[in-house]
Amino acid sequence: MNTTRGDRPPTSVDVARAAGVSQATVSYVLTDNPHARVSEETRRRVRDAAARLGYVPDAAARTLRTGRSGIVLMPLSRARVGRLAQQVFDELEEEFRTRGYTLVQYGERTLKGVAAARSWLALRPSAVLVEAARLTRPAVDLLHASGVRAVIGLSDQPSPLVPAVVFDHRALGAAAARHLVERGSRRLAAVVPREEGLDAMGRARLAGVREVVPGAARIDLAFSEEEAGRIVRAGDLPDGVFAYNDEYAMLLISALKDAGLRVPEDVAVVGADDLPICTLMRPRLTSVHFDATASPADLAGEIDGIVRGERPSVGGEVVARFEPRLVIRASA
Amino acid sequence: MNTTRGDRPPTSVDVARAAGVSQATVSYVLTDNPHARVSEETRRRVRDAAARLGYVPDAAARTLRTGRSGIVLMPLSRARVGRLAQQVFDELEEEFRTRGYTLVQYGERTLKGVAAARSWLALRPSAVLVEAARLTRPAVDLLHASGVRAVIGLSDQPSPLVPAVVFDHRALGAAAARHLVERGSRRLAAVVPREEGLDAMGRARLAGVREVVPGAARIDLAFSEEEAGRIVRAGDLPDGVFAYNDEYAMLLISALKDAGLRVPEDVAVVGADDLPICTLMRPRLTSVHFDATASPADLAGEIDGIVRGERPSVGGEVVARFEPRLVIRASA
DNA sequence: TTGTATGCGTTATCAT
DNA sequence: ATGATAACGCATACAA
Repeated sequence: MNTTRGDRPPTSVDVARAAGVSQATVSYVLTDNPHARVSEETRRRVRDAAARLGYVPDAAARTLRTGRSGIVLMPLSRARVGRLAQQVFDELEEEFRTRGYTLVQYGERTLKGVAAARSWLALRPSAVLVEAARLTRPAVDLLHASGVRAVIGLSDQPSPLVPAVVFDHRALGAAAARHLVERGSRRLAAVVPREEGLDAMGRARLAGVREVVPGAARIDLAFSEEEAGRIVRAGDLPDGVFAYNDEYAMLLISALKDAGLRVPEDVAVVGADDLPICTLMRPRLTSVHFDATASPADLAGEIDGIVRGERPSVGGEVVARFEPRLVIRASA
Repeated sequence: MNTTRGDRPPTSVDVARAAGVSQATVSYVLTDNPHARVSEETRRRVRDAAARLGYVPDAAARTLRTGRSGIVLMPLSRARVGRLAQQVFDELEEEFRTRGYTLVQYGERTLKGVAAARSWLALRPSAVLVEAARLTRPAVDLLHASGVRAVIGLSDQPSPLVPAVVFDHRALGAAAARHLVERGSRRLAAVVPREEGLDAMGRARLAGVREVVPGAARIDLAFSEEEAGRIVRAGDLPDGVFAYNDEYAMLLISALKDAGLRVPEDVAVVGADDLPICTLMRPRLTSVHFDATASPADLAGEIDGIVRGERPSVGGEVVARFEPRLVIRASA
């Protein structure tokens, strides 16, 4: 089968030998280098030989040579980003893969700024998608100088440093609050999860609630039945609560019902994320969903464009924005 | 700052210059090569210089040279593996990262056997964790011959080809069925999800149910309220249902309640995965949980051992086993 | 139109 | 105890 040494994967040299051309020609043909002119006949021979041998270019060699790998690095811990991103991630991974990139989730959480950038650079990624808060000007400069073409920030607002994917948590909180007020709630509260990583988003959403109802209370809550029960029994809950997300909503609602309170008559609750469980609860749960202005395919395309140098990478720009959309159900 | 060309990341040559030694010495020191004898004094100078320059070895160059990257490849789509693996993934990712590996989830689903192996080899991974069903003997041989040290199968039973992580879906179904029978159900059914990727696990779990109750019915169900309602209204449900997992259980229960049936009096339901929502439903949901015989840390350690050549990679072996544990709640 | 030659940054062999 | 040096596989400037 393999006409070469040992039994290692075939190299471009093997393909060249099999096709009766030089290694350079193989490289030209398989990378579709527009710079080089190769006859159709030769192209065919090369492609045939490559297919026959099952040739797949060595990613490491290509990276070493070009200074840039096909890796798109997402230094985020999955748990930290919530359900939404979990759904988006799979699609994004597929989009990048079909475009020849490898999306790598890299859960390291402690490093920031230049130190983080250095550790990311070990992989010579083509792009880095990371919380904007972890970036600094020197870090961004270092990344760019080191061959990273696209540095994309994830944030709840545009970033002056890099193009950003914006998750408008404030607007989400505000949308929930507006709905609660419209359906008659007088006093509001917003849940802020105690879980590390979720708390920042919780605070942003609370800020949004307070844009609408300045006096809205803050309920710090860990995801536990016991704590939810304690808070409900303390009895000072207002008549409208934005529960941070659907799971916290379900937690709160079950505690409310256990305490003999009626939902939504005594306390109205709004969740977020619009999980399937919303339609399975009785009454069904109203939820605020994040809608993206750009699909995962668009996002991957945009980043691909930046990497390929077709588009510039501009600070302050918004690559995609996630905006709240209210899904009203409780009344049903 | 950077005493070298342009502004690219410092190389070992830069470190050597800064430390006043040769590049080879840098390599020796930083890889702790036991083969080479370097004085403490020199080691210190090298490490200082490396730290000062923020030197991080280029992964591509190292891979090209050693023939093996630090990548642990998991060619699985996240959606396909269910909640369990989603939880495990984050921990596994962290474990591997602290050991110097990069866990890469690679959602490509179509390729199998040698073709799949070839595409995976582009990254020269140190280890591949993949559904055993996608492996063939030639594929495993090719991977091993190409430098992949650990090929680990994921399966519902030990694999003759490779060491396996076993998810005992049959036992899980059987445990659920046993519980239903014990609490008084006469006739049983098991839900098999229509969703592609979940159906195989569903069938394995159904087989487990039928080990206990041979005549148990099969309910094919997509995750939709409408379809669940239709099935419930058709009225031929038995008095005990294993719902495949907790989310399907919730779907089914809400349809049952809508139809005026009592749970568990008329129809008892058991879920799986033991999600937080189990304790939030009323009545609480009994669920079968997968418990691992080995923690993510153990698993990563085991694979690390194989990669480092300390342990052999043996077909038929079981690296870790996920066994069902019944969490009884409905009676509470 | 195709081939030759070079270097990317690292590891590891072999001299010194 | 340390330094020169040769690959690893690929992409590309340049020669033919």
